[in-house]
Amino acid sequence: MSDSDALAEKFTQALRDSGIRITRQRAALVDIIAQSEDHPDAVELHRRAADAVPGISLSTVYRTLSALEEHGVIQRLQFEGDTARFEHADLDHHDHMIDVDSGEVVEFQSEEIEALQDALAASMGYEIVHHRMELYVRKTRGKPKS
Amino acid sequence: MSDSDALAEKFTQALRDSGIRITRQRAALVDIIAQSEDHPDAVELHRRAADAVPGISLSTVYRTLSALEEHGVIQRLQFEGDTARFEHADLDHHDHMIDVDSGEVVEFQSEEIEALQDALAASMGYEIVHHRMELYVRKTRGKPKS
DNA sequence: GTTCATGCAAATTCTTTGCATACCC
DNA sequence: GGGTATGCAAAGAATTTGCATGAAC
Repeated sequence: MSDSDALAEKFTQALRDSGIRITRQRAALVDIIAQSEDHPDAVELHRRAADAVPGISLSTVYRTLSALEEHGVIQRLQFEGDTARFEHADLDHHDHMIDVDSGEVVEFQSEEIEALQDALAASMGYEIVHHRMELYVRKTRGKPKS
Repeated sequence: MSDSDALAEKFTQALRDSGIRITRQRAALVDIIAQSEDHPDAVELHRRAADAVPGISLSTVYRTLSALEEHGVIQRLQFEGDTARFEHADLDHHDHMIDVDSGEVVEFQSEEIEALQDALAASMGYEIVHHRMELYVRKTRGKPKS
């Protein structure tokens, strides 16, 4: 519990520092997002937020999500043929693997791949601002190939 | 010219084989897509198609694009905060680099990265169905760092 | 007390769909 | 000729926005 509390506290501080007001709605959303281990969309966040702040409107959720994204608190995800999903911006960058059968989302990271991306961009005269990598996968049948 | 003509022919054949009718609208769109070196969206394709088939409707463009995607003729791209864009499905898979300043899209490929992706997925018990990798980049200022 | 954020409803944007007519095979 | 594709207009889904009221600092 205190893990996500600390995260929420950190996010709140960042928002406060940037001068934006911490309303009940925003505080609730920050808490929910800090606690979330999944990748909810705006409607789902609205549903969850309504427990803490009955009557919160979906517009507020959308507006808050945009604000949180701008301030680096959350990451907006856009998987194929799906609505926008969100996750908190944690310390370590990671990418996503989506099981096309179950819809399950698995996070992963690969420093080797990131290094290659950087090298590749550099070789073409660019530097990477950010990137997106999604692997649409399926569980391997039987045992891993011998 | 004959290069994209050959491609268009190949696509048309694939469609014919799968039993879907080749109407004037579809033929025009296949031609346009085979010739396109950029990444147009549905509205832009509609504009281009209207030269060959005046009166073609945007719905038909959308419907045709879905059909072409289903039959493996085109690839649907979804860059950040942008509408869907399309490119023809060529032999060689590639990914995209988007210049965040100019909006320019550059294609690239990296067999090393793909190999790492495969290995990574396999190590987690998955096989890759397809993937998406987008690098949002900015031109390196001055000379490459010494 | 000001100013900024909220809620509501309406507007926007992109895309899909129902239906009568037209066209491909 | 038969059945699928088209055009039109309307519907849909996700997200954004204008405005009057309410809440944070």
